[in-house]
Amino acid sequence: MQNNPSLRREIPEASLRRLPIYYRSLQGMVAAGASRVSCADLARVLGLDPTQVRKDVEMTGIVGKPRVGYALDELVRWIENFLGWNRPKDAVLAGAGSLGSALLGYERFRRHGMQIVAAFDTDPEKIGQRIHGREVQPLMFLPDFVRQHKTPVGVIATPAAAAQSVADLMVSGGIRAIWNFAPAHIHLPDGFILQNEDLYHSLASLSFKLEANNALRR
Amino acid sequence: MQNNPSLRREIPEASLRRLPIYYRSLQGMVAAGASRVSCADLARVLGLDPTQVRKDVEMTGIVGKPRVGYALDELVRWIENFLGWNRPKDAVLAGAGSLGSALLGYERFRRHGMQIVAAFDTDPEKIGQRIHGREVQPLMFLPDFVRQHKTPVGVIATPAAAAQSVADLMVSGGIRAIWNFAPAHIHLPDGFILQNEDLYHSLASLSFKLEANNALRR
DNA sequence: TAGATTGTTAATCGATTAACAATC
DNA sequence: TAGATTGTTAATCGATTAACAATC
Repeated sequence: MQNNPSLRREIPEASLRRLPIYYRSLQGMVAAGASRVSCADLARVLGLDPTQVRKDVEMTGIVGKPRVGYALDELVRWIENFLGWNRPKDAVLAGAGSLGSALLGYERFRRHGMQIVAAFDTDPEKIGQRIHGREVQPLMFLPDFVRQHKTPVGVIATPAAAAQSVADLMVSGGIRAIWNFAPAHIHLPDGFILQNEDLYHSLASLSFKLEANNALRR
Repeated sequence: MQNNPSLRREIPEASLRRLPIYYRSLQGMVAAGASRVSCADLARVLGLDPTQVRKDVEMTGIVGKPRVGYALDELVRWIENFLGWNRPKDAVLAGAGSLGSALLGYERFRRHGMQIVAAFDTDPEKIGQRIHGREVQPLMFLPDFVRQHKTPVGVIATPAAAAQSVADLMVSGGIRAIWNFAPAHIHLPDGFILQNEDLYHSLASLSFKLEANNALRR
């Protein structure tokens, strides 16, 4: 598994986002006692195009056997290794509101490449509270914490108005990737990784499709 | 604004997801006292390609003035109307855990095309509780509720294991669109709208990019 | 008028899908 | 061996980007 080919080639975002779907389905097959799987199997179960599944699977670098497929447990491990899910990165959370608290409770993040090790907020009511085992610290402590612990990931779950300044704070501490749940457009310097999780983007798509659907019914 | 052209043409998902970005930026400009805007302005502020912004804006059906641009308040209203954000749809929520509760608290959904009018759960501890003004009802009541109120949208914030059966329940009641926050692959009959909000998809992308980033630094 | 911006048509780019050879 | 499946190369499709004409 050395010499990961993925790091050289260009990997489509859409493919990356499909891997967890395969991963979950494969785990279900493992639980069901299967030991081998083909891309055709996966595609059938998930209702996807077999060629697309094969392309996605190949990008992990795994080599299969014609006529046989892949060893199930091996494919699971190749996906984990490809995505880095077996090497969890530390993350800090900014914003300990209802969404932030929910994120702090997601222990399964750890098995998917990320663990939130500290939480920060500006609200005096929240500072000092323990949420899912982590004490909320003053936001101003965030850059030092990140610097000392070399934390690579920052999660933003603050109100939109605070998002950019919090991102700047994270960058100043040396964070390398930001997972942004605030409904705000954030600018980062070149080379930083930004993943937006903006619910209003989805709401736009959902709402529009409902309208179109309504129009069809008239 | 009658005769919405969007309902005839094919609208790219990516364009739909960019409109909220413009929308927010435009509202900021309104607040700053501006009255006109060009696509070039928007593109500059957001760091996007001007041609792309123009294409996206045009798809709302608004007609601009060469050399002038668009009236700011008019463009805002065209986007709202195009997305249906000025005609909020009712939604029911299944799963009143930490994430579900957070979603119940998002009052701004209403101005973005959706309002959650009822919450359902199977946990006896939760049933009867009021969360952000809505009483949690037994999940088994969901289909009747949806049928009686002709609720078009279902939001799933249950554990993954329950997601498919909850979706089936929603469909049986006559729901037309599902917004799925559970980390599970859901199958719906043809013609139903499905919007997945799977955090593990994002985590795959984020984690992979960090790995690639690590590799570059070595 | 001059020139910036819209609106539209064409070119490019990348992802998806199809075709087919290799192989166990 | 026969045939299913992988691995790879080519074709298609759609979105993004570029070019340019229309217009206020």
